[in-house]
Amino acid sequence: MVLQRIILGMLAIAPMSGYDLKRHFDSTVNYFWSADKAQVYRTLAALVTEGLVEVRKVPGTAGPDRQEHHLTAAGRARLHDWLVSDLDRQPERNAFLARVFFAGELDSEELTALLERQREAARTTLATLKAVRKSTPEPTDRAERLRLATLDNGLRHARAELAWLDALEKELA
Amino acid sequence: MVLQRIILGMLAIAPMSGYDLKRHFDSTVNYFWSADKAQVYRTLAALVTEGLVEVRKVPGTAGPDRQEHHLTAAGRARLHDWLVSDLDRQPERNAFLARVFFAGELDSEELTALLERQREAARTTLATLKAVRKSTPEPTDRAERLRLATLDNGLRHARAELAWLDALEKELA
DNA sequence: CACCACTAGTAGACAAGTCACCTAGATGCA
DNA sequence: TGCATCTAGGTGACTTGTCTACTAGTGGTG
Repeated sequence: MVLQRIILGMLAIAPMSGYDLKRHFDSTVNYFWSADKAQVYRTLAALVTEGLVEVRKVPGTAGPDRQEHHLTAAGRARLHDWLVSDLDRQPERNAFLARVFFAGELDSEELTALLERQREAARTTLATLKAVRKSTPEPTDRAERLRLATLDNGLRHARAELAWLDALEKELA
Repeated sequence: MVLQRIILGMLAIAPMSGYDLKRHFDSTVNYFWSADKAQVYRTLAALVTEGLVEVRKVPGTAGPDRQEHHLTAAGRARLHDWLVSDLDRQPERNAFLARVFFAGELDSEELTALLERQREAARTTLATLKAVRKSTPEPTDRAERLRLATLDNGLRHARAELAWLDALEKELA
């Protein structure tokens, strides 16, 4: 599945421990993928038994020993296969839109509150992404430009969401 | 979880069989939620044991008997609770952005092909949503306006995706 | 009349993801 | 010295979601 490929991708950028990976899932790639700790470690184990990843024990700098995971040639090939394969069409899942779809059950104040909470969420996303982009150094190669581009994608969708909320509230007024 | 609430919401609009629900998941609400047949039937069963939904056997018009599921008062209350509760913050999951993030592994042609496939997908979504909106009659009350608004949300995001692709391709050129 | 498509519902196995809990080393601080 | 916190790596139980296959009634077509 996708999580496996993402882990291969992260290890292609740099060797990492499960702990490192988890931190990346909670920060850098968080706006397009997240993963539970347990799942990360189990997926890593599966990748090792598949021979796509190799482990090297290294002494911990501040704490216990780390199990540094390195991508093997087979792992890099598998990553490439995924990148050029047909798009994984994942089912659209938007719980907020589901609420709006059934929001006829709500009175005006409740509806306004619902939309307002979504506006807040979108504003927060927008602010977070803007902050991340500002703190990111100018990209020097294509790989970095592409990673930055995923941020811009998030920004555009956040703005689209806010614009939609504006239009909807105007329409309902 | 969310699927339960969505089913409650659909039954609030009209009583339905599991089969009807599945068809709705494959058509009307498909652009923001989907569900497996097995999951629909099992969730319905759980809702019945919870007393949120009642079953009435009705003779099938064209085929076997149907089990028409009706929302109970408790079910409607549960639906309302969900609609006014804090937003279910679901983890962002975008497999395509994940690919772009790691697309430094690709050569120029492969990258172009990846972006082109996404453009195709976005264009298809846009066309589908436009078609649905055209075939939908003008909303007469607020509930209908809200259901239509979820379509507009999809349209805006599809357009945002296309605009982002344009900008990215220009930047990479 | 055999077959197919559509309607309607069910069961089992499995994959993916979440939650709670656990061990253990290193560091800092009260 | 005790305790909290961060680093590091797990395990087990559970929920959610997917895939495959099955029964069975109805209606149409070759």
